[in-house]
Amino acid sequence: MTTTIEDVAQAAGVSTATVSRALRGLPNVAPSTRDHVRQVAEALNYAIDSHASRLASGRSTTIGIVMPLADQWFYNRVSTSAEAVLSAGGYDVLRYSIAAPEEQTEALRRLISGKRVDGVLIINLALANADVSLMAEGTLPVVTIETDTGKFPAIGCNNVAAAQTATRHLINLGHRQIGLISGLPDDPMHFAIPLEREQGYRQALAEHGIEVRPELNVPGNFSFAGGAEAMAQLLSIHHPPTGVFALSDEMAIGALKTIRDVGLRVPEDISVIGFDDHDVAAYVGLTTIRQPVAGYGEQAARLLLARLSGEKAAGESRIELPTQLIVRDTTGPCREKGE
Amino acid sequence: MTTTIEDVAQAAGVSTATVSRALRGLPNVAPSTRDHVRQVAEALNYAIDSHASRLASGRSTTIGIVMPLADQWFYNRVSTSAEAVLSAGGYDVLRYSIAAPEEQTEALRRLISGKRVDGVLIINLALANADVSLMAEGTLPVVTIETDTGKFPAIGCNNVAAAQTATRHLINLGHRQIGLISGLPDDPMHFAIPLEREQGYRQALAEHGIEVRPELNVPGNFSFAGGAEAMAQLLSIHHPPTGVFALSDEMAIGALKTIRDVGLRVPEDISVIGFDDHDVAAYVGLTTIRQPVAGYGEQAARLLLARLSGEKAAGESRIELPTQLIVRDTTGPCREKGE
DNA sequence: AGGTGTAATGTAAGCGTTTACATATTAACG
DNA sequence: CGTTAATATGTAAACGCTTACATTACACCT
Repeated sequence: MTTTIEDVAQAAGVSTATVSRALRGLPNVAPSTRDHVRQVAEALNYAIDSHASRLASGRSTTIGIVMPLADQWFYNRVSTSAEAVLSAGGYDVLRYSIAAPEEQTEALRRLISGKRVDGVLIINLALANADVSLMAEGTLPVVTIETDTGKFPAIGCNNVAAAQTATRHLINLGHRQIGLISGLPDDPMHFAIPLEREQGYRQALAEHGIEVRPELNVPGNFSFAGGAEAMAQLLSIHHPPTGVFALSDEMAIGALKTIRDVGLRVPEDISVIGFDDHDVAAYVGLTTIRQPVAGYGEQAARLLLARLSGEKAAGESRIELPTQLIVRDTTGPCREKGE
Repeated sequence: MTTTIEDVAQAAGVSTATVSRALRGLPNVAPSTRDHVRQVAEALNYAIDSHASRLASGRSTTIGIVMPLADQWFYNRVSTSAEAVLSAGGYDVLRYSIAAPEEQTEALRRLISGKRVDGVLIINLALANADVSLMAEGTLPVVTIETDTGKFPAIGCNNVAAAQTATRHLINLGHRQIGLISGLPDDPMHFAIPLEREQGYRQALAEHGIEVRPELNVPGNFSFAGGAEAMAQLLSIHHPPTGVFALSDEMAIGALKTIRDVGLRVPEDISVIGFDDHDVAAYVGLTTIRQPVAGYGEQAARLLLARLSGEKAAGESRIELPTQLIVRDTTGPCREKGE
């Protein structure tokens, strides 16, 4: 026996229309009426049935966030910061963590065709054409983070340039044998970021005329363990690298452990640079490329909010936020004599 | 111009009732009809309007997770693991991150009285009596994690005993001056966990007849920075501790940095033990108390799912999952001669 | 005083499903 | 072959809101 707007209307001695208006603070309600209705509603512990409301009004004040499995620091940080601003803007958020490409299409379908939400935020997903056109055909606002579609506003950083900066840092320190701990090539989610950063790595090598040794590029899972394993492999090759660029701080920290476990010192024997500026990075002294992770979420959320409040789509197809090299203790001059 | 069930019905040449039944796989639909309807729906790119469905059926296949601000590792890990099993069970999840006690009541209200969800998962919140009775008066299934209400099933660990184990570990290594990096006493969210762990710490000291020095108990924010600051304070007191128990791994890692920054060694000069077994703990060699963080989320979610599928509430008022002392490299024998 | 504009409220028609109930169809049986 | 019981489908009434439109009540002009 839950309370309906009808109950409140009766108790307050007004019509349901007035209750609806009073509760939502619409104009053309006498202040005295509004206050009275609100008091009655409060006393009855009434809350608007969001589903009925959405059905009648077409608005659900809910936005959907679709992203890869959220147990990585990066994704959680991005989505959490987005959630915070969306929540402050009066929206609820429905989070879909995607573990496989099929789930992705399914989730999008439910969100969009199912009219579950008023807007969608996509974080780092490789969207199939079908997915994109599904979203593009409606009027539903969509904003993406690190996801290029050519159709929706995208927030991110310049991964190529940032990776180039990271690699150059190592080169400038005299390193010539530079290992790369990259993403898994056969990842079913087809993430674009690892590829972009790999490209930056190669460009930096190329501009300094450094030969690319394929065995120096070892794939890893984007996790502490992934980095540790990849590093073990790098250590096992013939001419191991004197500097290593890991595509995430988690991987870099994993690599650090492997290096130290075999008795090598950082940065004296091997330099390591990561990517992200993970919360913990400063505490383990990790040199890294900082990207404004929370900023992605906040900006994207604000953009979405603007769209939802009727702002016309401007031409900002892609917003690139700045990255920054943060030098700490895990990189240093190359001690090895040039060949 | 979105597709409705009516459109599908017409296109398939059946009634909306049949479409509804066919799409949901209900019995009493001829297999041929079912297949046909499904094909038509697929072709029309039709998806059930979840809000209309909820309004008519009373079920929303959505569950709400209410928890403190999600940018801490622990909360994200718990909620993410819960989300994974809920999602696999066919439920969507609405996440509410609470930053202040007022938001908490507000969120609960919206969720419960607003009939937004079919069930609620509460993570580590101090519930006011009003909150509890709001939830208790309905029939909505509620499961809690590290939140004691006496009304709903609760998942967690024995924080007192676990903290006792941590402290004893230090004591067994010969430490007598044991610092505690605890929670902020004036936290508006009134978290219970820090208090419980503090109690374990005190009990361990007491059972060994060790005097409690109040200046050895310094509050900190549950973060890397919070631990670092608290440690600085511990280092500044007259007789600094030779062993430190930080109530979270993040704080412990922050403490580690402060210790090393002043030129002290771990564990030779100071031992540090944390709590959680954070992902990164193994990679920085942190001794800690492991708690099954993902397990909390999974168990709670499963319990909720069971309730939702009509299982009667059993008597499991509180389920305590085991914790475990994980000794790594940050704790060692006390070098200081006894007084 | 009659007319007009504005503010406050009420009436009732949807919104897109689900589902109890009614009906039509088919199979099974004596 | 008539009767009965399933089985398959249709009809239409909710579900609890929002909102276009209608109505009422005033205050302000002229």
